Amino acid sequence: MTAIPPPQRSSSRRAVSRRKTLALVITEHLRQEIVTGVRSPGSKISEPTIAAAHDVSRAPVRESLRQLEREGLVVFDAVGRSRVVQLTADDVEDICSIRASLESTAAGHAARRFHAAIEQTLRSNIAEMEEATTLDEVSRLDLAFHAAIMEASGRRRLITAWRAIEPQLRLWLGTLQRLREALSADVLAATLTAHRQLIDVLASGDANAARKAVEVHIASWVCESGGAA
Amino acid sequence: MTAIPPPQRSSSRRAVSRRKTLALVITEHLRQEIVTGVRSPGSKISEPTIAAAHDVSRAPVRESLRQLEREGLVVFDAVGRSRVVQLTADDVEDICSIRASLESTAAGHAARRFHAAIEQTLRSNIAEMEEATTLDEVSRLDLAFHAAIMEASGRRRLITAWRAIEPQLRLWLGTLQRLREALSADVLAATLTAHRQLIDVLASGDANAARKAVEVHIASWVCESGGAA
DNA sequence: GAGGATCAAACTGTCGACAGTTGCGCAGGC
DNA sequence: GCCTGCGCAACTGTCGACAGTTTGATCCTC
Repeated sequence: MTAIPPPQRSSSRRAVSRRKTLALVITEHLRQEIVTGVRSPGSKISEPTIAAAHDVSRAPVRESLRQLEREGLVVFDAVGRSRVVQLTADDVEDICSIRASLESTAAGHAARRFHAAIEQTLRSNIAEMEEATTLDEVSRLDLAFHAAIMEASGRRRLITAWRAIEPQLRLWLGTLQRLREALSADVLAATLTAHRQLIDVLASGDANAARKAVEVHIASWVCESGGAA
Repeated sequence: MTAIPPPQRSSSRRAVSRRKTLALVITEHLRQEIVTGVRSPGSKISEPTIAAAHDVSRAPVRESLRQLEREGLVVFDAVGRSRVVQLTADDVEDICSIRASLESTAAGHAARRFHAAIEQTLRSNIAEMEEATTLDEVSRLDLAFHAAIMEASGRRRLITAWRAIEPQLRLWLGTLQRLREALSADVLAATLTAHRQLIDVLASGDANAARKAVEVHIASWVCESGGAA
């Protein structure tokens, strides 16, 4: 549980809005802390504390927390206090089922408009994954692979919805990882094979087959241990 | 296009946090204006203007706009300017497909835990709809019926996701309504029949049948004119 | 020693202000 | 008349402050 030092900016204040708002920076930092488990599920989050840690006012912190609420990583109680979300087994199951719907729908669209650039992206992701040595790295690349398929669909709304649940997937994957640390060669090999097959199905242009393939892939890979959270 | 006067509170300021935050009030007001078309798709939204109209500072307005962004009714450009969303045909199609997934999944859960109280809620909704005389009223009750099924699933995450797209559905339904004003008796009758059948399927406890029935219902009813937006 | 009242610290919601940026209109040049 | 550049107005991001509320802890009473 290495503490993540907040990106300090005590000097060089007033470096306003270089296209990166403070709220964005804080959001990324908090998200990282949550999905890596530095902030444990259920722990309280205090606006003044975070503001002080980042040497900013509460305004951008508030905005960050609302953003993280949208991402499902933070929950607010009736009186406005915020905590890190505690995912239940039901939550995880729901998230996975939503994810499966979104990705399979997107895969259908992606198959219809598949082209070389997309294939290139996906294949280079596989190449990277072949070199990966840690479970963390594999998880990151796995999500990136699926994100690429979402992007390839070109469907704005599907992508938005997917992005809204992706952080929760990362949180859950992180939780799992902290239980079983090791990177199993079997799992890696299975993932690579499955991803290669997905590319082939997408390249075939068969939307129905693509939908089905993604649905099966997600059901088998990410969500088989849905009750573990 | 009747203008909706903002809930004034010039006097009796400092009536802080009676469980209803200003942000909440403003959010509801803006949402109403957007889904009813008072604010037309693509029109700019200025924080100071809205703040002045409600006689509040920009802080709660900012929070409202972020909330509406989450609901998909407001979009922000790269420099932070906000506008009312302009739904494309693709957007509507995506929203409908997401909705269908969410509701059919929820219906499966709802069928497994169906009980008298839920049936009561659904049947009284139908009773209300039988009395309805305007298209607006029917739409509202229709959404309420589906919301009740979502609630009946008891799945926190599914409900959250559904709530996140529901306002967009209302926006789109509102847009459609403003095109064809009249309430068709045929449509009303069809809806009532379909809803009664849904209750029966749910009451049977057959999760698979419930999922299927909801999927078919949504595909046929709300989204058949998906390209109309 | 247990229970309840009291008080202080901490926190949230909201406000008004300021600085930097963006966009638009107007004036001037071709 | 059309295009270009400048200046002003409006807007966003962020700040520090204040008021009311909630929480925890302390202290007093029984």
